Amino acid sequence: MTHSFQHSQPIYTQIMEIFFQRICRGELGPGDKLPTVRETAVEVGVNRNTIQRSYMEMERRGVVETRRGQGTFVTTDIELLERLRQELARNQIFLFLENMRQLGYNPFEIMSMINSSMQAKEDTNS
Amino acid sequence: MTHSFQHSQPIYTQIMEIFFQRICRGELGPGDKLPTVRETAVEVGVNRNTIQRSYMEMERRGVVETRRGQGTFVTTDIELLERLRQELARNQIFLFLENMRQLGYNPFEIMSMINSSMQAKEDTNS
Amino acid sequence: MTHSFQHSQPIYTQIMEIFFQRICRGELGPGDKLPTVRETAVEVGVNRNTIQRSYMEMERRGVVETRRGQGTFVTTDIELLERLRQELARNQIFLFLENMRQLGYNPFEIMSMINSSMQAKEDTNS
Amino acid sequence: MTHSFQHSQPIYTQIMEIFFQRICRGELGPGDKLPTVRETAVEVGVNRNTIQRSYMEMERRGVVETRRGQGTFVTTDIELLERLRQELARNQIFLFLENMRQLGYNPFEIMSMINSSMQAKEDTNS
DNA sequence: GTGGTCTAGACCACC
DNA sequence: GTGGTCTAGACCACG
Repeated sequence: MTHSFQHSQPIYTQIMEIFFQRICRGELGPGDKLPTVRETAVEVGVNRNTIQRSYMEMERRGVVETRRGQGTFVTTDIELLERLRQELARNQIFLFLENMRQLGYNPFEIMSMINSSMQAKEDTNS
Repeated sequence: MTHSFQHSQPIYTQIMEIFFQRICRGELGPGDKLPTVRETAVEVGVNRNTIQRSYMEMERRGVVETRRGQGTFVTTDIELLERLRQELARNQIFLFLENMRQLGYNPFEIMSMINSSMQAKEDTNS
Repeated sequence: MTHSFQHSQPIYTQIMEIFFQRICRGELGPGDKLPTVRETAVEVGVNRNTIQRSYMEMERRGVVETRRGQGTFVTTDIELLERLRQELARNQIFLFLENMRQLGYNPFEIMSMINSSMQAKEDTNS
Repeated sequence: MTHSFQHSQPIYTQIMEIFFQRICRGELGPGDKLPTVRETAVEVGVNRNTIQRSYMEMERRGVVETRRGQGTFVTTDIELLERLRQELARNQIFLFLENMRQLGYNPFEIMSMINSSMQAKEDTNS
């Protein structure tokens, strides 16, 4: 998997956000080991230092912990992970509302469209 | 503006979607002239043939019309544009709900979070 | 001024501490402009990136603010600077007490030696 | 252990002070044998002549005695060692008070901060 | 092996 | 000019 990155944002933050997604979706659970800096560098096709910086920034936020000579691990602080999940959700909502607004939808229309969309889904499931 | 494209999807469809966004947001109104294939090719930094294909596909869908020797123009069929707008909105909603589901949010939670998010916005505006 | 750095600690933290000292001693006041990254790099004889990291870390702590295209400035948040001053003082005290302890002095002896040392100073001044 | 030395002071005096510290801390007791000049030279990574000069200066002060063919030994003159210990302590105190003064602390504040710092330590130990 | 630091040199965005 | 990012490649400390 070689990723394509946006020009508008630093690569290291984009990589960080990819990991945040993986963690909040449960692909990486509390205490799980992240791939090594070198592995991730090869995987996404960027320099080791850039990955290093992503990991550093994640550690600064407390989302991961690094153990010298062993690797980098998702924190076991579940409350912090829950706060992260809420933050990502808020971001999703913000971007979504902004996109819808640009398409000319007002809050009321948005709510009703989501409602019908979710009901359609439920009908499919039942 | 040089764009970065996903590997998972053909570039020409991605370019098409960019134009759809611009049209539905009103940056390009009914009857407006699109930039020439040549201009767009330079702008996004891809081959002219790829842009050509995007324009062809948009014409096939009736969203734009090409007039020999004059250029490519957004359709004046307002109903069709309205249907396009709704389609984009449905896509936005679908992707949004999927992302939220992957973050572990159920429909009820999503609705309440959107609600409070929109109220916060209103409070800011008032 | 080319500095000599300890091997036991990263250079970028040592540079940060030098600036903290300068700030807390008043050589650099609130709102003052720090030398540019490039100037400091030449001054202390290390790579630009290393200085960059020092400045970054200082900004992360809120001690300085960087303005793109303008430079790096000491924060005007005086309370934060006061907390920094207290932190540096606590570090000084800790290291001092540890050194004295290793020289075999107990707290009581330390206090009395400081007392007489300070009185000697006063006598000199008066 | 390779040391990093200050440019502002001769290396041989800095090496001497390292030995003074070791002696006053009890790492080297009265009558103990110092490592050979050759060993120390390798240990700190400087020229043998520089180490030689440190040993000479220490002998001049009476802190060590060299016996031809046997090596260099810490003096057994305990009173002299005690005076050395007090000298080092006075230096520590002087540097400490100067640093604190530069941070803007007056003697009274310094005393009270040390007091509370030492009490905190006692509480930890008890 | 792991992560952490540092260098040299490049290009970018902002003002 | 300023700070910010990225690369390539080196060396280190820890386990």
